[in-house]
Amino acid sequence: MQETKKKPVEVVLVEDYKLTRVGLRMALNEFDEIEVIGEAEDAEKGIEIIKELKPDVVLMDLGLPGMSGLEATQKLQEIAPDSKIIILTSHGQEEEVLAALGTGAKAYCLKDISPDTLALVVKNVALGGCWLDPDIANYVLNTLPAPENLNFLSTNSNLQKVQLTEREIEVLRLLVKGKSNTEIAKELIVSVHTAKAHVCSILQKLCVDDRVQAAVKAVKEHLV
Amino acid sequence: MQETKKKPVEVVLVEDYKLTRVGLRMALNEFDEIEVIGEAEDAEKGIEIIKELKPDVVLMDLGLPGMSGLEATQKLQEIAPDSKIIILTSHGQEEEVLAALGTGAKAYCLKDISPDTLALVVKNVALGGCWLDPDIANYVLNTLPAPENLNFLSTNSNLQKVQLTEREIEVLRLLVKGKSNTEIAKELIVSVHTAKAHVCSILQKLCVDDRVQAAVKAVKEHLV
DNA sequence: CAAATAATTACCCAATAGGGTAATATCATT
DNA sequence: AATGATATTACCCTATTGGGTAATTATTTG
Repeated sequence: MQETKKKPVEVVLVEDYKLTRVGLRMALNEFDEIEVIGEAEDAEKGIEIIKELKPDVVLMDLGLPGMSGLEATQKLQEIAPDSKIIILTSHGQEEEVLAALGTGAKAYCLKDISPDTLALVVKNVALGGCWLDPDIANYVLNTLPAPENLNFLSTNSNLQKVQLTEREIEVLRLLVKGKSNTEIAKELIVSVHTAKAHVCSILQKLCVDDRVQAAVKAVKEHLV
Repeated sequence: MQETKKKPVEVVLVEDYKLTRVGLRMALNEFDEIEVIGEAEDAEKGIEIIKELKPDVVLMDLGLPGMSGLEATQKLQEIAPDSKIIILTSHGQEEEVLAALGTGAKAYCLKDISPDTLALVVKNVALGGCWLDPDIANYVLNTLPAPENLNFLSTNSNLQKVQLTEREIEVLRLLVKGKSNTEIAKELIVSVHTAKAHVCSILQKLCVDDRVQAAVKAVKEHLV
């Protein structure tokens, strides 16, 4: 079994550090089913050779000089829509992940990935799938649908979500905008005391010490 | 290379059709790195044996009699959070896909998947990743980000719009953590006056009115 | 050398934040 | 009728914030 006589998955590397590039090529070429057919040290050259070689898969570094890997990814959607793009980066900044996937990347790997795993990802993506690094998979999946939208299975077991009341969420939304308690009160047509009370309970429920932490938490965890 | 001496990935199958179950087991056991250690024909029994066996991966059918695979998936998040769940179904209904991924599933496969690919998915998911069937990957990815992330792209490529000094970034980092000026001063071993001065110039450079807005902007634009 | 930039310190002042406690009013559930 | 959760208001108090202006050092740049 698993005797794959198919032609190998053709890969192009776009990565500025020569050392990393060599490492990637050698690691991937260990696998019979994968063949690195081209390399580029920046996005412009990457786009050129991808346009020419039409690889099955592109390994794209995000931290490129000049045009970023994200921009290149976006451009490649039009130029070479059949080439699947795997983002390779050293850090998993949340918004960057979403931006990359939103622009058409099929996978997002951190650079400390093992060669074996990377090979799996390359083969997977070549088949049309999508792969997310363990460290960021949870985040992306969490941005999808909250259990509350799924009324057809609302057996309700959301224990990790902080339970803010409707009003508190309203207040939190304004707080994130940088409004003071006075402004919040004015906007909600209540007294300052009320606004303060809401903010206080928000701080307690979010287990934070001040409104800055509350705002940061709200943004990071998409509570608003 | 790729001589993996690691212990095999342990898999439990939850699938009502005996024929499919047998097929899955035989297909997966072809691979040395995968071992099917348990099977169940409905969700209740599935939960039982998963609680007991603590498999690395669960292959969960959605169309089960009684408790649905979705409900079971949700319950398993609490009972066996370390067991990664792969949804296996014959149709890719959009809402169902999102619901499954939202309740904690790590992968979503259609039943016409090839054994080779399924094996790849099982191994990938065991590593903590996420996998989506080609037919639905696009849909899920499309629900993610949208136009608003594109300005993040452009701001990123056109250099840093905001030019903060090294010191200011240090201060901003602490500010985002919710530190007060006093705490920031203490941490940086400077006077409170200095910390205040830095915060003030940060507010001006970021064009915001208060530290909450500064923190939110810093998080959203990855200035820290 | 001179100019610009960055980091540092200092003072004043009005406004705000956050903690504590507690009294109402409303509403749905029991 | 009673319970509990939520929203609302109020008061006290101290610490903190943000704005303004301005002086002193380094370090870098022209």
